[in-house]
Amino acid sequence: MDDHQKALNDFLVVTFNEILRYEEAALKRWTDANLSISEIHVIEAVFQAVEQGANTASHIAHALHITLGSLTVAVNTLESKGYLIRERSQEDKRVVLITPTLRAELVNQAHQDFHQEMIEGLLDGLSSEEERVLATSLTKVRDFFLRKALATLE
Amino acid sequence: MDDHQKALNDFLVVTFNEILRYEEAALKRWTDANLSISEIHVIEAVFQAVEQGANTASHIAHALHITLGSLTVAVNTLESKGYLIRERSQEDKRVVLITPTLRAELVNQAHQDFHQEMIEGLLDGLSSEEERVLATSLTKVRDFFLRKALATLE
DNA sequence: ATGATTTTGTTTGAATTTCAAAGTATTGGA
DNA sequence: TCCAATACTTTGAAATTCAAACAAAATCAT
Repeated sequence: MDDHQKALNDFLVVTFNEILRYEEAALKRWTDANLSISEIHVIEAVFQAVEQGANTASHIAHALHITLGSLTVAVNTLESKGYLIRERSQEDKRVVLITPTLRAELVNQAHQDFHQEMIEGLLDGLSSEEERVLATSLTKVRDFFLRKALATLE
Repeated sequence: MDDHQKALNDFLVVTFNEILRYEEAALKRWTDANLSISEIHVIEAVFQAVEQGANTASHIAHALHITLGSLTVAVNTLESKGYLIRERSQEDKRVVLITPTLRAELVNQAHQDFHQEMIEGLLDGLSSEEERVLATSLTKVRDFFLRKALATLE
């Protein structure tokens, strides 16, 4: 491995986990302490699903890469905690539509604000040229993994 | 958010998890199906600890960001599965030294090979100049988060 | 020296997350 | 009409993790 490879590998191995841990800790501080990270992820996914006009249980479970059964369990508690609402679809009574409450809105907003701040602080340390190359490179990295993931089926 | 910010945010939110999932799936295929991802992480950490000449339970637990109790539980099963060996230190009989077996060596090698392949395939898509800037930028990103993590105590 | 404290690790009971399998209800096609 | 597929829920079990209580060894203070 040459130096560039080492830098990249170190990033993938070490920094990856650091960032995830940092984000989780920050989320815990900035949002309701009543929620675990997994629960915050579920709430986020519900918002994204609503934006896409596809806030069914199946769709959200698929987006989260968890089974429908797992989502049902998660939504049970999030509903009882007052973050989500379940309602049957009128067109197809098998379908359950999941909607965030106002309380969930606050959590989601805090998360978005956090991300905004994190990214600004992060790009602050880079020159304009570095910023440009980083953005395009990461896009390529993303595409590389998307192809890999597709090749591995799913 | 401008385009660069969007690209970076998208990477952190979406691609991050894609990569982790891909890596986990690949590890599952390439190594013993007898091991979970957490267990593979423990084995990796033991190897790194041995390299640093500090393969005590405390050190390994700290590196993994789990409690000593959690590590004890994990090592119990990994010892019974034949991947790790426990032995008391002679100098300080409170200390437990954890060592990988030959079987663990195979798992670790597979993981390293996987990383090597991943990084080569990844850098393949980038020009030499992009490669250089990406490496230095990611190092800056790493330092940014290390400072953040430090600021948040720990 | 010796008694108190710290360090190192283990055990145990509980919480969280997740899944597979079995079950219910609804839909849509043959 | 009836049967297969779809959408979801329930349930029991496994994995991961932690906090708290414990034990043993080392070190510190007097």
